[in-house]
Amino acid sequence: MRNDSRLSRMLHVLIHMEKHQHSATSDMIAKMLNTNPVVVRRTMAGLREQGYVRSEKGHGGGWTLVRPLSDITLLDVYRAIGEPNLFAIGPADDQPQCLVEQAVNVALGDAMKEAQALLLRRLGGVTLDKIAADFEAKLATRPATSYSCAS
Amino acid sequence: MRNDSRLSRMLHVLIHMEKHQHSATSDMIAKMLNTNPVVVRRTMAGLREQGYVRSEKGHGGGWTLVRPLSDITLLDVYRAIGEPNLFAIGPADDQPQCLVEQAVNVALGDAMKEAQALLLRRLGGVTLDKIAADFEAKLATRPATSYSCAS
DNA sequence: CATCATGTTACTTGTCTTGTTACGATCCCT
DNA sequence: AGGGATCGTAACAAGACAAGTAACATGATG
Repeated sequence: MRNDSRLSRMLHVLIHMEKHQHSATSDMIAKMLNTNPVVVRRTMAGLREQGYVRSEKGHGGGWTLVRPLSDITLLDVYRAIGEPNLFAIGPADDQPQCLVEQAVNVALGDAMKEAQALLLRRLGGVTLDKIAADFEAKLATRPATSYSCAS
Repeated sequence: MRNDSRLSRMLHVLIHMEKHQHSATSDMIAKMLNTNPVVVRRTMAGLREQGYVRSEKGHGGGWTLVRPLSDITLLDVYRAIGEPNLFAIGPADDQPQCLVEQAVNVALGDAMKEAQALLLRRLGGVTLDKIAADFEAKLATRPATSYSCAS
């Protein structure tokens, strides 16, 4: 399986949305992500439910950012898209009553829990405006042409 | 996608192999893992190539443990099975030239690299005899019947 | 030589993200 | 009121990958 890119995509979108300020349609966002408007609506639904963005139907509708990037952490976005499985590996469930399998799964699970806690802690410690600032910093060191997929 | 359970399964097998000492056929191991002998051979191939187990064909053949459990870490086994992807999430690759996407992927990648480093460090710090000891400890607190899938 | 067991390839299955099509609902504009 | 823009949602196909399965070759033992 290829990696689930929804978290990365949503972060990408949210930062671009702040740059525009006016609403963006699913079609525009889809072009930005090199994908399909339905995929955009599907994934952004969670962000809407959590109150990070708002969607409006009809003429002139589209998606708008509701909260400032400084109020949104990577962890918030991860949760909003449904907290997909972080790990591609996991415990076996072949002989649940076997004490050896249990001991293996405990050892493996402990290590994974620690790694997951660290990852979530890191995601929770970074707000989107931090990433936007990184972007601005890199932009300053470059020619201003074709810096962004949405510009 | 369900989680990749090959690491857990191989740990399970190696510990059981030490308890038997005589060689185990792929069929026996398959029953132990509630799976199929071909899957066993496929997954154990990496362990053989790395010299942790040996396989012998023909009458009386099967798999035998070559090195003591105290010489094998969880990380060794992880590497032997081909270092499968640890994470189910990952960076997007939709607009590689977009500096925003790049900045997002850097932030995400940094957090994931840290979590991966921690996880691998933990796996490298645990040897299989430690898990076997955990198993023995738990066994001592239980009635001796049906403690193990291979007994 | 017959049997047992591994080695290997090819094909199928299950699951999950992603992509796509279709259709309904809502809102703006003329 | 009508028409087009836009989201919401359901249904389904595609692609990837672990896992399961079948078939057959290879090698070792007795």
